[in-house]
Amino acid sequence: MSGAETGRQAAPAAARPAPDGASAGHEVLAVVFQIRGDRLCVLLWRRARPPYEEHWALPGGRLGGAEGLDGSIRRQLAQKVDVRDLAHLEQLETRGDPCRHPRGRILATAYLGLVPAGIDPVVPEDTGWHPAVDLPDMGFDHADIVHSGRRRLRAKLSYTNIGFALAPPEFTVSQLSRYYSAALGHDVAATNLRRVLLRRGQIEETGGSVASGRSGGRPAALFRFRTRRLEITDAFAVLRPPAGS
Amino acid sequence: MSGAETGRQAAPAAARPAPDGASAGHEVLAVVFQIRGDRLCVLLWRRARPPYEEHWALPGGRLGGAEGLDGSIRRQLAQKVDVRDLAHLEQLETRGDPCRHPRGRILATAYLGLVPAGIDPVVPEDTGWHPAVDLPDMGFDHADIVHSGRRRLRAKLSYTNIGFALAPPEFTVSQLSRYYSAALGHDVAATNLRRVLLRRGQIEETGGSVASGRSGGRPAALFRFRTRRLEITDAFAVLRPPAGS
DNA sequence: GCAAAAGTGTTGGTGGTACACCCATGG
DNA sequence: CCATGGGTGTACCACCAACACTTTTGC
Repeated sequence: MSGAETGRQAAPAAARPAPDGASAGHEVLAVVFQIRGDRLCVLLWRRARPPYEEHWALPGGRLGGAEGLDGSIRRQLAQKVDVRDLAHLEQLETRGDPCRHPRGRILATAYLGLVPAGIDPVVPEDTGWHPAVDLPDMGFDHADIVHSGRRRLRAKLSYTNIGFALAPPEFTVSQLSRYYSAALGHDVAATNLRRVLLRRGQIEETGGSVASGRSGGRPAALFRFRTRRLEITDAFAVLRPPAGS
Repeated sequence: MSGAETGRQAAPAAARPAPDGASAGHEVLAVVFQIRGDRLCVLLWRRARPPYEEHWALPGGRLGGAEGLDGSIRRQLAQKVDVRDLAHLEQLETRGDPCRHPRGRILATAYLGLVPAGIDPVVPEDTGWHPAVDLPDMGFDHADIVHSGRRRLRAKLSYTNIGFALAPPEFTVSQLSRYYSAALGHDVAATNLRRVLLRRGQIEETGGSVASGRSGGRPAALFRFRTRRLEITDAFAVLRPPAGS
């Protein structure tokens, strides 16, 4: 391996970086979110040794020699924190600041992963869920990466059906509105959320319903997402192609 | 400047760090777009040797040991293709398929760069602009990456002010509508584009105007973008916070 | 005056929030 | 029958596409 096709270079002197100290290492990280108790939480583990001893960090690790980036983060989440129930996974960004890791030059490609509400994966002792709005002390640039993940999730909730990855297979509209509230960080009225998602064809009634609680109230209808694959449901409001095309 | 690619020399043991055989190399690429002659074009260079001899490729190259990703692609564009007038640059995606490069495992982080219309950077002999809708034979996964870039640009034209990076400092609305048409791939009516961008506060009149051509017509007013930094001008139509907050 | 290109006014549709109101259930 | 929560109907508004119309120029 390690062919090293150097691309082209103009100014020999400058272009010839250090004896190719180039990428000495590459790691893959994941921002894994789940709604727990009406709050958006992220999965973190606590570092037991330096650097950043006692700080919290994103799950992930070194990229293996023969695996792709997606495969690598899936493997590491399964092996290290026993998370196998990702309903959605997408690449977030790659950080390459030479100083981001005190041990030397390590690039990191971060992913956004979503676990549906309601399930409770068994995670190791040193691993836990933390509210995304109230992060503990975190090492490296990981807190920044969590914020990127939140922004991405917020945006996609608005124009895709990504809600399927936050909600369990069946849910009532009022439950769903709580998931949206938690992820978006502001109130979402159930009454309108129902109409928006129905109009867009994102959700449909299952036919079932849920008995009312002891305090009464009309039984709630159950819904499900029509598909569990990411789709863009709201092409941008503006600048779409003219009708006749 | 910068002629052909100078010898590739297999990176010595230096590139051999990762204990687990992890990342042997990392390159940085750029999809640089410019509107030329009412078409969206991308900057490519023609490979003189294998792999993919005679095919076209995205500009870029190995990441230097002491530079960040952004810095690296800026440096390489400046040195290798003499492009220094990027009005916008953002990270696109990172590809890590172990087989994407026949010479071995090389990760690639791709950027999207935009050069305003009207300027004509001097580029090397083997480098040229190609219509993005009619790409020549391209090596590696570079054609895919160009498509990612187009999708990203199209989306951002709809909800940000990224048009500032396609247009020259001053322009008429009808010119601007041609830039938008080229980048979006469909007609954009000048009459409505003007209103949309004015309402959103993206553009403003400079006061100047352009004399009409020999065929007559009312002189066109000149406009400029109010800012040349990326801003989201159209928060998603849906699911915004309630009014009272 | 006539053609050409820029710019304005207006209409109609879509898709959203807000809020009043009706429905089904438990006590 | 009342409180509680689910569900529907409707008013209103922002935003945009389409198109007719007006303005300003060259010839």
